[in-house]
Amino acid sequence: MTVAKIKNMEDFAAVSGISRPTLSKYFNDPNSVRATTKLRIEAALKQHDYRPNVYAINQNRRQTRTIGLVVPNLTDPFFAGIARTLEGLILRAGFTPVLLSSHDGPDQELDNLESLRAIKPAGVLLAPLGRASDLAGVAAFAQDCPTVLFDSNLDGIGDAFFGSDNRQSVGLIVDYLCRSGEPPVFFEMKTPINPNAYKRRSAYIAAMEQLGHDPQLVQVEGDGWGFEEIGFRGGSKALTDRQFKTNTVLCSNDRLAIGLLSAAFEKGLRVGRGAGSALRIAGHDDHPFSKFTCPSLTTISQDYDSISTRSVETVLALIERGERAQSREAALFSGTLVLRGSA
Amino acid sequence: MTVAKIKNMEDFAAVSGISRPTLSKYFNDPNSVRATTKLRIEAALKQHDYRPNVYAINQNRRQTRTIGLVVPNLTDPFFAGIARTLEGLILRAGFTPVLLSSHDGPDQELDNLESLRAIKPAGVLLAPLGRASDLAGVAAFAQDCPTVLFDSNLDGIGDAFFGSDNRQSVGLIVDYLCRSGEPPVFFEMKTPINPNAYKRRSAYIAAMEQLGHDPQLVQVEGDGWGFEEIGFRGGSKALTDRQFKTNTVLCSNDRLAIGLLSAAFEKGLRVGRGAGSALRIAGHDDHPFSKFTCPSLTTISQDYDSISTRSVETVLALIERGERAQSREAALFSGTLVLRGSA
DNA sequence: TATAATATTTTACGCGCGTAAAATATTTAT
DNA sequence: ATAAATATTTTACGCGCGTAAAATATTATA
Repeated sequence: MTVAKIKNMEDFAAVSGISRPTLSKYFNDPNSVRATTKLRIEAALKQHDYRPNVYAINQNRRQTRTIGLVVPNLTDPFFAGIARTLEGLILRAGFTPVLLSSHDGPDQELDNLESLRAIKPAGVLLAPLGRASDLAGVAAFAQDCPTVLFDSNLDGIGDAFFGSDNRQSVGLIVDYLCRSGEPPVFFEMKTPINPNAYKRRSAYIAAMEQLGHDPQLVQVEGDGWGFEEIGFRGGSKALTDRQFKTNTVLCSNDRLAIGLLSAAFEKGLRVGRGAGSALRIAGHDDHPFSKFTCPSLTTISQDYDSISTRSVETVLALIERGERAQSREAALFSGTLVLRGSA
Repeated sequence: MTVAKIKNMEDFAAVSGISRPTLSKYFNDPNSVRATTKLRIEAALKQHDYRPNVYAINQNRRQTRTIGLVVPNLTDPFFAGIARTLEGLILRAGFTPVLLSSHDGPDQELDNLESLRAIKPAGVLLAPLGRASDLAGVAAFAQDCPTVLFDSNLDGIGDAFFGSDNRQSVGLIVDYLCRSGEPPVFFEMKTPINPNAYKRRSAYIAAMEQLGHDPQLVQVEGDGWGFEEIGFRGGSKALTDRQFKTNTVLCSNDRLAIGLLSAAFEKGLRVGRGAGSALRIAGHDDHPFSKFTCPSLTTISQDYDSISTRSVETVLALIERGERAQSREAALFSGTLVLRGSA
C-alpha cells in the first residue's frame, strides 16, 4: 500500500508504468498480455491493491460475464445443493454466477428474470417452477437471453433442456420393488405443480403394466410446495382409510415420502423391508435428508453431475458462439437405485 | 411498444417529453417529482418499456442501493429460510439484496466479502461461520462497509450483532426436561465451529447446576459441517458404549439431533416421552425438518423474526445516517419451547 | 543483423447515467 | 392579481472503463 490512493485504472497505469489499454486487456484476460508485463502488473497489484470498477466494466463491455441461475426454491436442500454445484462450474469457467430463488412463486420467478434482464447476463440457467410458471413471461425472457432449462421442462422454451429420465428411473425402482416384495402403490399429489410428477406417474403406470401388475394411484389433496406436510396429512388419511392396496408405497418424490414416513410412524406402523415391518416406502430424488430418515429412505438418485455439467457446457457454448441455438437440444439422464432401509 | 427503440434515458426523454434530469429524479424516487409528471412518465413507460441501465446508475451514484447478505451455508434449510426472510425485508425497504453462501468455508466467506466489495453495497448482513472465520479478513471488510452480524457473534467485529439468547433458551429446555423426566445429558461436538455451541454448552452446565443436577457432556468427534452424519456416527458409538448416563439427551442443535435420532432408530431404541420409550431426545433451533422426524423433535424455536427485523433495521439506519456506529450494538432474543414427540 | 510478427503505447471517442447550477415554468399563498 | 415557493428544463461536466486505429516498441525468425 502506498500513500497515494489508486482510484481508477488511469491512476494504476501511472504507478505501474503500464498503459491503461494494456491494463484493460490484462483484467479481461491476464494471459492476453506478454508474460513479462503480466508479472509487472501483478507486482504492482500487490503493492497498490487496485480493483477495476465492475459497474464501469459492465457498462462498456458488449457482454457481461455473469450467468444467471434461477431455482424454484433454495429452501429445498435438493435445489440448494444443485445450485452450489452449478455455481462452482460457472466460476471455474471464468464467469460470475448470480443465484436467485423463485420461492415457489411464478411472480417471483418472473421478478427474478426481470432482475436478471437488468444486469444483462451472458446466459441463464433456469430450473422453472413448471406448471405454475408464467409460460409467456418465461418464453419472452428466453427469447432475449440465452437460456438453458434444467430439472423441469417447459415445452419449446429456451435453447436446451437437461433433466432426468423419469421413465427409466421410475421403471428401475418399480422393478426392484416388485422383485423384492409386493408391487408398489404410487403416492402423489392429485394436481402436481411439477412436470416431472406427471412423467413419474405415467412411468409408474407403464412399468406396472409391463410387469403385469395393476397400477394403483393414491392421490392426495393439497396445493403449494409444503410437500412434507402434504405427504404427512395425505399419508395419515390414506393409512387410516386403508387406501394402500399393498404393503409397498412408491412416492413421487422424497419430500412426500418424508411426510408419509412421519405419518406411518405416528400410526405406529413399522416401515422397512425387514420381516416385522408393515410397510415399505420408497422415494425419488435422493434428497439430502433421505439418508437420515427413520428408517433411511430407499430412493432414486438423479444423475445431477451430468445434468449440471451439460447445462453449464451448453450455456457456455451458446455464449461463445454468440448466437442462439437453431434447434432445441434436450437430453435426459438415467438415475440409479439407492438401496436403504425403508424398502 | 413503438418502432423506435429506446436505448437510453435521453431517448426516453425525447419520446416522453420529460427532461432527462427529471427522469433521473423519478427513477431514483418516483415521489420526488410532481404528481402530474409522475403520471406522464408512467404513461410513457407503459408505451415504451424502458429500463435504466443499472451499471450506469451504480457507476455514478455516490452509493448503491444493494445490501449484501452472507450466510454460512444455503444448503442448510435453516439458513435458507432466514435468508428468504431477510431478502423480503430488504426488498420492502427499497433495496436490492445480494445473497451469497459461504459454503461452510472461510475462504468462500472471504471471497463473498470480496465480491461484495466489488459491487460496493450500501451495507452488509453477515452470519459468519464463527470460529472458522478469518477474523482479520472479516474485520477488515467490516471496517470499510457498514456491517451487521447476526446468528454468530465475532467479538468486536461489525457495527452490531443480533442473535439468540442461548442462556435463556437452553435454560428453558433443560428446565422442561428436568421437570418432565430424567435430567438431560448434553450431546455436542467436541470442537464446535459455531460460537453458539460454546454458549449452549455453558448454558447447559449452568442450568443443570442451578437445578442441582450433575452436568453430563457427551462430545463426539468429527469436524466439518455434516452435522447429521456426525450426530449419527457419534450417536451410534455413544449408544453402543452406553455413554448417556440418563435416558434423556439434549442436542446442541437439531441437525445433530436428527443424526442421533437416526442412530437410535438403527439400534432399535424407541425415542419419545411415552411410557414404552427408551430415550428422550431434544434439539435446538426448530429446523424446518424437525417437525417431520420420527418422532417429531422437541426443540427450541429461535426468535428469528426479531433477529431479522432488528438486523435489517440496524443496517438501514447505518445507511441512512451515512456514518458508522460509534458504539457496537448487541441484542439477544429469547427462544420458545416447541413441544413435540421426541421429549 | 535484418526482417517479420507480435505487444504495447498513444490518442481519442463513447457508454448511460448522476449531479450541479442557473434559467425558466408552474403551483401555491397572500 | 401578485409575489413567493416549488418543479422542471437547460446546460454542462464527470464517472471509470471498453475499444478502435495508428504509431511505436519488443520479441521471434531467419
